[in-house]
Amino acid sequence: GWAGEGTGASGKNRHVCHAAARLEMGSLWEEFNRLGTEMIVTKAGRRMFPTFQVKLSGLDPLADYVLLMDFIPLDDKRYRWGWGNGGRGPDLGVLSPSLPCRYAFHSSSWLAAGRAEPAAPGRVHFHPDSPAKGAQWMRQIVSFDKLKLTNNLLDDNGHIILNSMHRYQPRFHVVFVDPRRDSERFAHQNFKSFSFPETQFMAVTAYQNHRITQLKIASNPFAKGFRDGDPEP
Amino acid sequence: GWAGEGTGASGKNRHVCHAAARLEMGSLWEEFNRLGTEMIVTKAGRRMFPTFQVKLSGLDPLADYVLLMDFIPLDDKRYRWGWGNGGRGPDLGVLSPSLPCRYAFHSSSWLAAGRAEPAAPGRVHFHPDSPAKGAQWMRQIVSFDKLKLTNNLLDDNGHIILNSMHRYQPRFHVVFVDPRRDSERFAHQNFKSFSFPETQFMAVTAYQNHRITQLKIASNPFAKGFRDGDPEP
DNA sequence: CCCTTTTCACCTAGGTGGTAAGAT
DNA sequence: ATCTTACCACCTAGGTGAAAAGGG
Repeated sequence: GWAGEGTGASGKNRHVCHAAARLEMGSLWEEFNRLGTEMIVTKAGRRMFPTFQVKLSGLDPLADYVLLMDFIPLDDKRYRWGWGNGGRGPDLGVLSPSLPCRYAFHSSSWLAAGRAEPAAPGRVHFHPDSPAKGAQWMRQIVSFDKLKLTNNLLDDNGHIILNSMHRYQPRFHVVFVDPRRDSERFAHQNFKSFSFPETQFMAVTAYQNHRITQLKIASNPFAKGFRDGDPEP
Repeated sequence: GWAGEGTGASGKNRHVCHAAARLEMGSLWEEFNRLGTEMIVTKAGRRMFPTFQVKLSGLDPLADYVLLMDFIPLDDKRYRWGWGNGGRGPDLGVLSPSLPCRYAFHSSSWLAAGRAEPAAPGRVHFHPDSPAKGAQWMRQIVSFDKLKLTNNLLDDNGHIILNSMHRYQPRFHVVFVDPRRDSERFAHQNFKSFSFPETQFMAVTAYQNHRITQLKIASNPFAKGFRDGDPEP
């Protein structure tokens, strides 16, 4: 899908106002999102799967850009996985309205369980090729496969710090590197942000929804060792 | 060791005139060089071992630099490995004066065998982190471990093209990215080059000197599978 | 005969979820 | 009971020289 910035196109520098980003592997993201995507967080840092990848267009080929990502809490709730009412049935009343729960009647599901932990320091992840020319960024798919998620509040590896059992929305930012002397004054005009709703996820230390586990195993090459049935290329 | 530019320090831009480069793993390079370093070239491209790595100093921390390497033919000769005169003894008369031949009396050695092949297109290898600030380059050792050597004249992977059985001198260049409009006019002032004689080598498709093979096996982690004796950490 | 190419077993390096133990 | 951690077997991905086959 395509995503625009929340603030509208007005008042943006001409180097970013036409920027557009198409999410790659959109159908895979949607398949996960229908089940309720979970992303593992570990002390050492864990990659995302699917990897966040975009195809860019509308940049100035000759201008310099920095690409980065950050992660926004989707609500102020903490979640837990289970039945929540002693096994008498799913308590749908406490489900977040936007949270997929297609299988709530067949198994456990996500339940709101109190207010969110205080937000960790809002780190950002710069794409390691930054800065680079617009032509370079548009030449091929931009992949954030070096990005890692951690639940270690004291992490000093520069990873993204998230709270487990909380929901997040990945955000992607294109920042024009303004060569003007007083470029700070135009900072608010020099970037454009993109949010793809199908990439939102629950941070977990271990998978809760078995269907998510199976889809990860089926689609992540590094998990091939856990596949049992005959493959379908 | 430390290496300066061949042309002297005069007439250089202030952003490069104090630049200095120290070769890392110098003792390992010298150990290879005493035996006569050989580097494998393949159609698909092969890394160098030892890897060319330098520690930089004297850059402007806030200025942009591009780092790159190229390879200069050391002479206009083609070489072959063997005795050269039917087994009656080494023909030292055809040995290049600068070529190590410590073991010429105990085994085969390198012999000049005609004029060099026409030089392949003189490609360069840009360090993939280029361009970057001087501070970034000086922060830690700069490693050219992505550089690959090939003997394929039609290579389209951007690898360095060399002729097998020819000798080469790696060269390292620090290029200041001049922000001035007419920077082309100052191009000759904006770079500084370094040559470390201990890094010269013979390009080969298969190792000729068994002592080189053994030293590669002993010192390259990827060749650990060929070690037999007990290790020395 | 000398050099090059291809294939291979054996490594390094690091990304998977499973599992059992640990923590709260 | 629920969540977290540490370790593991099993992968992907790719860098080694050995050995055999290929080419002039």
